[in-house]
This record gives sequence, C-alpha cells and structure tokens, in this order.
Amino acid sequence: MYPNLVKHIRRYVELDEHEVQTLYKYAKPLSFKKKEYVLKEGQVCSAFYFVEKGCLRMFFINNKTVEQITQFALDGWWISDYFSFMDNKPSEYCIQAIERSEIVSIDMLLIDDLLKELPQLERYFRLIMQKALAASQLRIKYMYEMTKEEFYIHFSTSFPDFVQRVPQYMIASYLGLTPEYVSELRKKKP
Amino acid sequence: MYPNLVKHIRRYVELDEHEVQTLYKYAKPLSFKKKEYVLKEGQVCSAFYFVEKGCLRMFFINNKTVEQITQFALDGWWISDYFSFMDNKPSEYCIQAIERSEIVSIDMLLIDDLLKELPQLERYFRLIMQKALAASQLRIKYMYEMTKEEFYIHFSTSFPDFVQRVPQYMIASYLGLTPEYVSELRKKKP
DNA sequence: CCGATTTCTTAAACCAGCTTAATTTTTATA
DNA sequence: TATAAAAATTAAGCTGGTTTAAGAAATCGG
Repeated sequence: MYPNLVKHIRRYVELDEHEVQTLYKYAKPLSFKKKEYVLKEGQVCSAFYFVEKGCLRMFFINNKTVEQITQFALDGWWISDYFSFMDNKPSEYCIQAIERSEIVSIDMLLIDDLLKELPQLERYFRLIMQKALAASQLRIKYMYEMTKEEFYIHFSTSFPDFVQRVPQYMIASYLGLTPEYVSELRKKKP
Repeated sequence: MYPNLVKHIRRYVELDEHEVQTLYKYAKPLSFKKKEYVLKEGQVCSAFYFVEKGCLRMFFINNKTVEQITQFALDGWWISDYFSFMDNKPSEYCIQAIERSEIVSIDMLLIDDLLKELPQLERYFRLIMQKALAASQLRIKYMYEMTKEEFYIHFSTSFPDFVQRVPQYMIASYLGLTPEYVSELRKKKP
C-alpha cells in the first residue's frame, strides 16, 4: 500500500508485517494532480505528509505578492509546516503538487495514539527530525557562505536531474534569486 | 546538579528522582570561561550540548577568512553540529563561549544506552528536534521575506536584551550583514 | 589607573543582483 | 495544428548593502 514509507521506516527501526497493518490504520493515502493543493494558506497544517511518489513545493506569498518557495519535497521526503503543526496556528504557507503525487498523511491528532501502539516510531521520527535539522543547518550555512551565483551553480550541479524536473523560475525562487538573474547565469555558464 | 536541564525535560516528559539519577550517569558537566572553545573546527562533534547557564556561539570561517556566526545558544538551549554528529565527520564549525558558561554534554556514543534506560527521552528529543526544526523553518522564511534592514530591526526589537548582551558585530555576523551597515542602521533608527 | 586591545563609527566609492519592460520560446489545451 | 497561456530571455538602468580606510570610543588585563 505505501511501499516507500514502509521501506523508509525500516531504514531506521524494525517494523513487522503486523505492525505495518497498525501503521495503515493511522496513515491516510492522498492523491494530487499537478497544481492541486495539499495545504492552503490559512489552514492549520494538521498532518505530516510523506511523499510516496511525486514532487511538492512549499511556498508563501511575500509582501510583493510573489510566491516565495522555501522547500521542495520529493519521493521519500516528509514535509509539514512544523510551526503551524505544533502551535495549532493557521499556516502562512501553501503546499502544492508540482506533478501528480501520491502522499501519505498522518494526522497530528492521531500521532500520539500511533506512537503508543508503535513506540519504535518515536525513535524513527526523532531520527527523521534530526536529519531534517542537519539539512536545514547545512542549507543555512550555504546561504551564508556562497554568493547567489555560487549558490545557483552549486545547486544545479548537485541536483542536475531535479533542475530538469521543475520549472526554472521555481529553482530561482527557492534559491532566492530572480528568474532574470538565473537566465543570465545560464547564459554565462550553460 | 543540572536544574535547568531537568526542568526542561519535565516540560515534555515525566522524569522521577530515580530517573534523574540515571540521567546523571550519562550527562557530563563542563565549564567554560569567556572565549573558550566547546568545539573546534576539525573535531568530530560527538555530543549534544545543553546550556545550563551562559551563552555560546557557533561559527565557521568563510572563504574570506571571516568568522561567520550561524547560531547562538542561551540558557536552556541545545546546540550541536548535527551533520558532524550523525555522519561522524570533522565539523566545519567552532562552538565558543561568549561568556562564562555551564554546559551539560551528552556523548553520542552513550545516547542509545541512555534512551534504552529512559525510553521517554526518545519522545523528549523528538519534540526538541521538532521544535528546533520549526525554528529553523521560520528563520529561513524570515531570510526570504525581509530585507537586511528589516531583518536587523526585527531581530533587535524581538530580542532587545540579547542585543545588549553580546557585541554588536556578532549580531551583524549572525544576521549576515557587515558591522558597518549595522552601525549605519543604528544611526538611522537608534 | 594606564596602555593595549577590542569594538564601533563615519563616509565615499563601488558592484552583485534587482527592476522594469519588451520579446521570444516552450508548453498546454482544445 | 492553432491558439492561448506559461516560461524563459534580453538588456538597460538602478540600488541596497559591501568594501575600504581611518579614526573614535569602549573595555580589559595588569
């Protein structure tokens, strides 16, 4: 049913077939077409979302009414607005499918029950969070140490497939530069 | 012995007096004078550090050989290089005391044992990580949506005491601006 | 309390990256 | 396969924030 999620969990903790069935009681499958919204600004983000297959983007509308992308989520990634999630506050973000996507959603109201039934998932989520935090720390370091040009080159050489997979203006937005400037950089170094 | 750490843990999970003693078997107290190093670049960051009292900064040396501060840690905060920690790689960061500081260190090699003895700490660390991740997400959002001037004003009005507590050039570094520019901003709006 | 070191300020020149606006290319849909 | 819509390009002008360099003020150790 959710082969990638189960595989992902098993990279960190044990989960037998019976426990997989328990997990399935709490996890809800969702399917999104391109451009459909997983979460809209103003809603409380009341779930963790796991991308079984596809690609999501998370963005907010900045003061110039431009969509500012802060995160992508690909196959095998978790995404959520942790701030909205934890404080039960309306989110300032939208989460939208960039392509047809299969998502597994775990509702925050059920998480404590799930963790009571499968206590090894405490460990799983702790390690997932720790990994996400490490990634976030590294990303901030990159933002400090690289010029925007370097940041773009670094990103597009690190993830050449991904750069092909999504529109260029979304990469620009994620990296905090204008589409025009990305265009200029590509001309310089194709 | 570590009153603030115990208090902090009890905000999230239960911990009786006997369990506190178990915790103390794994937690090591460290004391640092101003400018002493908790971690030096090139060392593996093999512990979580909890600030019982004091103030630390985390920084790396950028390509212009300037110290770039990426994080502060005050009383009641955890700090670590999660990347170095998880992959057991030499850290690119230094962690240094800004003022006399009392630290509790939990070694990564002991964490699994500690969590086996006190399984409720799995939950504690999961929630701590989740909170840190939310904070990191918010910080990145701010970096996207504010100009450097706005970022500085936002920070110094949000944390007026902290701005008094550490040198101005460190605030500048943390916010990614030059000390000269901060000086200019302060002249404009004191 | 004094000299040394650290921190902060001032001001002018400079430039990486943005804005604006118009055009071209690509993609989607009927 | 035509038409509209979305995405990417081009180029000129501009600006927020840096760089450089020097001096002033604050803090610290002895």
